Amino acid sequence: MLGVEMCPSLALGPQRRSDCCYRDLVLCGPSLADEAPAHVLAPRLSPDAETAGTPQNRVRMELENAALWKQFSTVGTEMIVTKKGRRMFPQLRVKLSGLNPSLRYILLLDIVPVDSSRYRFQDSSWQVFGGAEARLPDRVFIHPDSPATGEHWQNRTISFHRAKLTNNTLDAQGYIILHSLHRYQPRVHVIEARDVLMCGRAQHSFSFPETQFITVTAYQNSKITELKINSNPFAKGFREYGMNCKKQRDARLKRKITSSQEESLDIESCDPCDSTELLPQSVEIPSSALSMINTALPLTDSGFHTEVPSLPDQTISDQPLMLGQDFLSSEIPSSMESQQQTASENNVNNTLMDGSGQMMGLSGYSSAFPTPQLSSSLSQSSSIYSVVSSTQSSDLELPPSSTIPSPTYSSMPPSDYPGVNTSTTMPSSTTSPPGSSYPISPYLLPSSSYYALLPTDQSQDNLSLHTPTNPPFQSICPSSCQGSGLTIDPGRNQVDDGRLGSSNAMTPAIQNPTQTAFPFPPVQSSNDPDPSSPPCRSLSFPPVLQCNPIPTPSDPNSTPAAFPFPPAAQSTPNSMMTASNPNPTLSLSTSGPAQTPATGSFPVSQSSSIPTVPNPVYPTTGSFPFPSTNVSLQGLVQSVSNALHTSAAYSVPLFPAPKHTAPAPLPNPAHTSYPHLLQSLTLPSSSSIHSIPAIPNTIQIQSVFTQSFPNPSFPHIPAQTANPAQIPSQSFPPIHSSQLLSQFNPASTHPQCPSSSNAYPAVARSEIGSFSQLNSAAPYLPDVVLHPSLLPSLDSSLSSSAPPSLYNPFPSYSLRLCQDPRSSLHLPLRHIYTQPQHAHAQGSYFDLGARAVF
DNA sequence: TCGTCTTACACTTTTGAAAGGA
DNA sequence: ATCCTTTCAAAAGTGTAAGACG
Repeated sequence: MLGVEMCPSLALGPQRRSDCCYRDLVLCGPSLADEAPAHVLAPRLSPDAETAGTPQNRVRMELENAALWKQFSTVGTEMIVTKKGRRMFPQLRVKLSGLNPSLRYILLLDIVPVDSSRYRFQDSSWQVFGGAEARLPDRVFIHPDSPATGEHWQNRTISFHRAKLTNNTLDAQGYIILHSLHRYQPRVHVIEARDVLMCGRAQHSFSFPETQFITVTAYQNSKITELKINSNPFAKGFREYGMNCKKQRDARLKRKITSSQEESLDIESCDPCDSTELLPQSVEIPSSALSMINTALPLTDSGFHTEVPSLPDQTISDQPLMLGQDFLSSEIPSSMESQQQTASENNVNNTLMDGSGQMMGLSGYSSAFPTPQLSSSLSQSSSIYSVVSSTQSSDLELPPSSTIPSPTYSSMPPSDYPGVNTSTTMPSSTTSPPGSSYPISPYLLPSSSYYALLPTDQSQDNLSLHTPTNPPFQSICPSSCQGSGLTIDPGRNQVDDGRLGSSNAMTPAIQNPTQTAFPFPPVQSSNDPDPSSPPCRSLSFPPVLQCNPIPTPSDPNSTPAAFPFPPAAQSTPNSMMTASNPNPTLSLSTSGPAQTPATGSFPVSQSSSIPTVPNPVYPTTGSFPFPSTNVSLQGLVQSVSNALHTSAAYSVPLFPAPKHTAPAPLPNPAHTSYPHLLQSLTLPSSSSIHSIPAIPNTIQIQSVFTQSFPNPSFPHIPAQTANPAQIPSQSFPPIHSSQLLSQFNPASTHPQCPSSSNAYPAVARSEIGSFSQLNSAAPYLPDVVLHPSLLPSLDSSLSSSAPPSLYNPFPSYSLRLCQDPRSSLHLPLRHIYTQPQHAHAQGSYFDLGARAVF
């Protein structure tokens, strides 16, 4: 059977070049597009591309109800989490194109932390308030139709509405477990069924910045409540003239009171007819009101399908959201108009379906948002793409920069998002566009840094923070990786440094975007005039991807390294930042002290941002229309799990940078601690890849971030930075390569066995200790299931390809699929993965965490 | 006292089984 | 006997408010 581990991030292992046939094209979105010129990418990608080849292979995903999501994101999307599980609204509805009609694919939904901060709604805006709680077991929602043919997926709208969110850490239903008051990014992963069985090949991850949300147990922002009521059919009763509206409820309450009084006074006189229920409905609603309903609430009534359009129309056009106004005005402007958007979206979708080369999402999205143009032609496309494809091949596929629509995304976030402000603080030259949450900070972009970044990101993302998972990534680096992956690669380190620097830069930018996403008050200020400038850069990772690094399967040795650590990904969103992030630790350990420092230096936000950075390495298809999403590719993960992982890190910044109301309680231990880890661990450069990139020069990073990304908007970042002192001393227990290896060891790592226990890898503890923020709660370390066969391939791929890893926007969140040698290839996932506990009538949930469901 | 979370409530939509008809 | 449509009840999904908890 197949063991699927869910790493927070889906990390699809790098594909073998030879394997690229189908997957090829995952456009890397952002990364490529942003900065790297198409031509640049092409070469790197070419190998894969050749195999992958056909344009058909370009996998693209479009967020069907993007307009609705945008509306929510402008206000600051909130998602209710309950113990019993709550569905998401808006629901994730996407359209896929570019799949091979005859191949079977599995669609997964996972939700990863955007950063390592906890938020609080104060002063009508979301502000960072402390560090994130320990990461929870990674769970993935498998679309009920999985596995299904490409034709199946492409012929319909794919909805993940059955996925449920819970804050019950002991949830036995298999729902996706999230912490309240944390910011998350949903990601959709498209995996070839055979890949899963065969250790994953073509895997594509998509994330849409506008789908970021903050989890709550009760709505904090009245605007969101209003939007939900107006757009969610189940909440019709709460609409103005609904039977459960305030008037009705008040009336009922009065009746109850009066009835109770009457009863108390004269019980005998009571008449059943007087029941509170009866009165309200019939009496309460005036006929006039009823008549008005049609006109007033047409949209809402329309139902889900109409949702998007309707909402925008009503809410936005008619009643612009206070919070989001700025955002809307600046970014979404006219185009954003609900109707137009919807129309545009539809059109876009159609086009996508048609298979037009253009990216659907982008066009639609971009239109709404003023595009900050990416400096590089490529960037645009990339920016657009939130998706990170694991597949390496994607490169070739990518449409020329020219063809790629200007990055729509960039425009959005930046100006609107509070985060922008931070950007403003940034150095003018490098500064990412103010608003640009998307836009990657220039820093990131720098070509030099760029490569480094990629690796790092990936490594981080892929690797679970805690775990040594990084090693796998290391594998990416040929030399380093080969060994256990633990071996340090000097060369790598250097590269990493550069990467780190870039990555760092990236992160900040990303963060900003995220912040920008939230219209909250803070946001507006930040807007950069130039959308074009910085944001784009960040995206540029392209190169990364480069598929280069595709590891050759041959290396057995490498395999171990290749294994991503247990998905370390910790709960903490920011790989980078986190000190808290387990991932960082990993990377650190591997890379070397230098890296660690870097990590340490990064503000939390950075880390978050990092993830956002699309993985340059794996240019997935860039089909993402969503600009904001810079999905960071988690190609690295791939290597690790072989299977897929995607990292879809996107940069979405929907959330405005939260203001730091209070310093995170937990300092980022990561920063300080990392160094130790790294040192202690003699991880190969590869490891460095993860972290390293991030880590580069702490000093550099710090400077970069601080300067460029001072983001005020990102509260958490500042907080972290501010908190450095807070950062717990981390004494990182040195992680020995052997330990890491052990983790990699398939046997140990196998989900079924150790995994459960592994959910919180021992390593993690050490890491935890190191990460002050997370310390309180030990970061969750996903178990990594390693498959022997997979490891080698990963290593080789990684090493060869080049940039080992990208910074995933979401560090350490890679989806790890582990294949069990014994698994049968032919079984449908739904059967294969049936989890007694997790089995859900409506959908399948996998517990990525070590507890293997499979 | 405050912030957060849980629970119950009333309403709506969705779902699936049963009944009826062609 | 099979298939399709309609009906109905149960289940599930909503936000709200009150209360509990730390």
